[in-house]
Amino acid sequence: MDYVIGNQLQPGSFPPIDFRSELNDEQFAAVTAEPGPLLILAGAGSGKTRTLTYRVAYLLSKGVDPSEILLLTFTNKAAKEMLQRVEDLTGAEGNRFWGGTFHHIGHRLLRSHGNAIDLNRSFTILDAGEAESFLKDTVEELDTVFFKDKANPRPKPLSSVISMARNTCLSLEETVVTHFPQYDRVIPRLDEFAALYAKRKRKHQVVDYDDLLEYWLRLIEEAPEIIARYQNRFKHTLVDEYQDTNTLQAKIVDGMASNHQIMAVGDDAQCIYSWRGANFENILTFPDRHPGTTIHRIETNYRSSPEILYLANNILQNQTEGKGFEKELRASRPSNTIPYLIPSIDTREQARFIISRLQGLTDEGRSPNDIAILYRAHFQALDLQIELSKANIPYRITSGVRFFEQAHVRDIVAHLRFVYNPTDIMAFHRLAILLPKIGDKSARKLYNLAFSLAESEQHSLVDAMLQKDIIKKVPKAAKDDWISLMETIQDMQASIPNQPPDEIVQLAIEGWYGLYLQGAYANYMSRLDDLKSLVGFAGRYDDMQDMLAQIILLNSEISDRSVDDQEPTIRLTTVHQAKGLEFDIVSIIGLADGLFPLRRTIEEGDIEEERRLFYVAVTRARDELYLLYPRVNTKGGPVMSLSPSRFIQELPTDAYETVRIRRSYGW
DNA sequence: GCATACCGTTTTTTT
DNA sequence: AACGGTATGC
Repeated sequence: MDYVIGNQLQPGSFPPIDFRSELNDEQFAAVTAEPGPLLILAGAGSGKTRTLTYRVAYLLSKGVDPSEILLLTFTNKAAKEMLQRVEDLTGAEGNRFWGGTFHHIGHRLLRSHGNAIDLNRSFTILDAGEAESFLKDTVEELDTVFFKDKANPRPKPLSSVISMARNTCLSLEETVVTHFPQYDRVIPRLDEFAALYAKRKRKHQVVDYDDLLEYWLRLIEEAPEIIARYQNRFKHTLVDEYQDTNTLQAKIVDGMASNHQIMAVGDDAQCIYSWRGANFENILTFPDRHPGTTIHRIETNYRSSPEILYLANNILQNQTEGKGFEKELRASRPSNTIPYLIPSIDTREQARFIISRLQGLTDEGRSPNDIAILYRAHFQALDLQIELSKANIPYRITSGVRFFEQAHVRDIVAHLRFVYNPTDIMAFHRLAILLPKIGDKSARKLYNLAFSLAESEQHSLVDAMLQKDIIKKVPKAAKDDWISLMETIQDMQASIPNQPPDEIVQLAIEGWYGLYLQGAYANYMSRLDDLKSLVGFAGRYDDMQDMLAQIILLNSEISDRSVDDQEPTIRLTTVHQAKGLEFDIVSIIGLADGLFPLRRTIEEGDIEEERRLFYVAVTRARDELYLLYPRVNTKGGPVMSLSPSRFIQELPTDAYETVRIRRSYGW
């Protein structure tokens, strides 16, 4: 073994792990594999996370130091779960690893080394919506009438095109031709738009999500002396959900792990992020890019009943041929009930069936914690939420209004961003339009005026905002508010050197915004409570920039104020967010053609990813699986009748049993 | 020219 | 429910 020797774990601090007895043969082989490029093909429910976490534990037991391990995941949830499990297993605290999403790690590197590629250290991060309107402003700067022409893409699709190009490392032209042929008429304009977009971001010292990856790659390519330090340091790179990496991320992984000590774990059948540029070719060609790759297959399924696996395997049988690695999940658990297909009249009856079944399950002694309801898109949860609330059933939903996306929370975040980076025009804009008689246009005008005044008179931007010449231009109705807001900002800025982040947040709440909040919202008190918990959140950070990045990158935090953490609750979630999770009882709702798969994907002819998504959904279930669909769609426009999802129609009929609701009420 | 009220439309998935 | 577009009023 040529593992590099690091600090041994404290002997006796944690019980030694008996890898042989705690893992099956397949897992054991992967966990204890010799160093070198490793590709782990792990089917759903086969213990993928287990393998990855035991691998980390194994490395530590061989004397590898936590600081020598880089662990990349795709979502925040996965990162959190992984680090927690490593800690539970070995006692090595999560914060001793470099572990997190690609975007987090990118951010961390850029805060320290961005200056090597001309990125100012005080940059702030735009969220998706802000990036879109920033792009909109950019385009309008070049072409005031571009968006007037209805045939041109709106800012959001335009932003997707540019983002897709960056994530797939294709030219804009290639991207449009292959992914967005409907926009071919704007191809000649795109390079110009993208270039100015990049330039303006730089001017205002803001970055979008893609920048966190792109600048990281630039660091690898243009600052080799810096990256070499990390390449030497990270003896082992582990990548979870490798099938969901896009070209940009794959390049980053390859660039960081120049020693080829990579363990990539994934399952091409679960690639569900191609709309973000994910390319499961990455996993298929991994062995080509890393000569000497050892492939391990882990296919024994410990999660689901044979009946559920039979259905799942049949979903993959219907995949168009020729793609991906062959695979079949092997059941290991005893037989259980067959999956049920439940047609309902409409989404309301669908919701009511769920509720009646829910009561049956709790009567049988199931904890609500073990029950999940999955759907394709957030809006499908709406009826269900209404009915659940009526029935007084608490639920946890990983969607809807997320904590950090609520207006008042974002307003405070805008304060903070503006305080730390006054060039962050989007943050300023958000604050300015809160003032009476200041809208989009006035906000922009005032910003530009202050910006040039600051330049010519050598004031700071915030000081300039309070100069007579600027205040003169503020609409009369907004004048008092303007002054008060800017003074609050100054207070906050002045406190940066000697106050921790939570105190600064507190200043924002006590300042102008506190008064504004009272007037603006009827539920002032509950919103103020949110802001107080934001102060608490800030208390966990020493560095405000870290906290802000965390907030913007971590937008899946659940906001269930109504439910206290202790109470067991069922879970409502999109299939995407359910990936990597498992539940005893899973209901999938809206399984009608046009809803799952979505109409749009049918029209675009890209149905395979929807099928994989269905596969992901089904394989979340351990014991019982309920497949529901409404027979009519009463939402939006004329009532349309729906047929069951083509993914169900394709299945052999012995894979499920159809239940008629009328007979089954009161199960 | 700008703010705002009102109306109809439209929902993918996440960092 | 959130967004975008349009009409109206300042």
